[in-house]
Amino acid sequence: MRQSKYFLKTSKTVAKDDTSANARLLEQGGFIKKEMAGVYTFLPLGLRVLAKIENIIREEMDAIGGNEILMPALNSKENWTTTGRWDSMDILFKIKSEHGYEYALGPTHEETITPIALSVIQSYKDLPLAVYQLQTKFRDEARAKSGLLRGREFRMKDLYSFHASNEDLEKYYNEVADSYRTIFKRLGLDALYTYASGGTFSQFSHEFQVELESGEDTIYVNDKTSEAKNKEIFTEEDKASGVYRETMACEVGNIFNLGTKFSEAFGLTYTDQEGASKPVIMASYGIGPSRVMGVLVEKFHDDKGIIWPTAVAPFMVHLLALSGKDEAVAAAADKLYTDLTAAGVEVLYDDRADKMAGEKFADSDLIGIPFRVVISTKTLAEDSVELKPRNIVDASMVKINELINTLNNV
RNA sequence: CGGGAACUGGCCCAAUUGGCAGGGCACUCGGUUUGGGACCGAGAGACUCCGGGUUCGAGCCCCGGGUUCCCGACCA
Repeated sequence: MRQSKYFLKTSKTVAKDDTSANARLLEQGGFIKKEMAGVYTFLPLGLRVLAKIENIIREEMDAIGGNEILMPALNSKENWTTTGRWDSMDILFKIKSEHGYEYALGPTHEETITPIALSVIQSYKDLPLAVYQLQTKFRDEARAKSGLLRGREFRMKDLYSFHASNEDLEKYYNEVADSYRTIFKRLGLDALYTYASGGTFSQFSHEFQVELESGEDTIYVNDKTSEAKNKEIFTEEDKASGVYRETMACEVGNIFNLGTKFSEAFGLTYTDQEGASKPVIMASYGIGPSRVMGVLVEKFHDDKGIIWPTAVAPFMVHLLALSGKDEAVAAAADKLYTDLTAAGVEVLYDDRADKMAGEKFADSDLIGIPFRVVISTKTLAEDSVELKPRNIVDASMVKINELINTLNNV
């Protein structure tokens, strides 16, 4: 992508009262644009990162038999009154149309998927099944805060599984937990498997928490097991045991045993081998890709900008042409961009003719693409470019015809 | 939802006691410049969040509303 034609403009300044690192750096770097408190547009650069995060999640969901679907954000009032959550869920956005109809904006989709499952699940032979979606969710949070960490409109992957027995559910539940471990590892995050209260659904649930100074949750980590307990279930006894370390964290995923709450509410039953009708047992599993994006910035940045993990970086290489009036450099940069792109390398090419070197460097550090490649009169004299990983201070000279090879080996 | 702070050109900020709305960034034109956000000259861009009020005169004071950020509560 040529930067001169990209829908991107970085900013030198950012409002000083917006103190969270992810809000500042993502807005300054042109990844996102705030529409309202807790509501953001994902600009081209930010959308690329979001798509990478979501694709990793998609691959892992597919790998455990998840069927991808897409449910509507606009929900019927009827389904929400069926479960009683029309009145009990205080973060539910409710809409009254000009024609007098009422709707909810989906904050989660048990109310939608369960009636849908009625048409697919009738027999024990239909179970187990799992469906998921990557979708935009709406929650009327009392206080949106910290950029992408707590929004009123945000991205969520929600997976729902359906089972004939608790044993089968437990088996799949653990399979999803393992899948989540893989996902967060691929995303470059250390996520702690955390025991939490089950809220209204069951006695226990599990969260995946990333240690973060700016996180909103207090958790207690057992470093020997690499597991943690949520504040809600942390007891005096746990405290006395001396094995737990208190820390702040941000929840990036959760898994829930729903039991038969929703299947009973909507009459989702199956016929077992003996011909008896039984309620389907369900579980739900969430990950917030947009929040993950915020957490990644909180964890991976320095005073100059973002340092994206390669798996989610918007581009792999930031090619800076410091050509000035040197036509040979401009031509060599163009060719290098074409060659890299043809070789399958994702390149953001700073071909802007009217920008000073310093501004290009500053932008590059801010945007945080993993590898910076600089071509200038100086490097071209040696048929070389300068290669510098974003997270390393020193740069190295690489022959132009060896660059693709070098990049493939890092 | 309680408490605090703020709201001035696209962005970041000034404006003395209530007295001509200004600077920087970005933008346009001309020129210079090209290894860490460069420089010279010229130019364009504003119902100072909205609605009332006080006053000869309001960005500033008063009343009401809105929005944003921060702290807390909340966070199936």
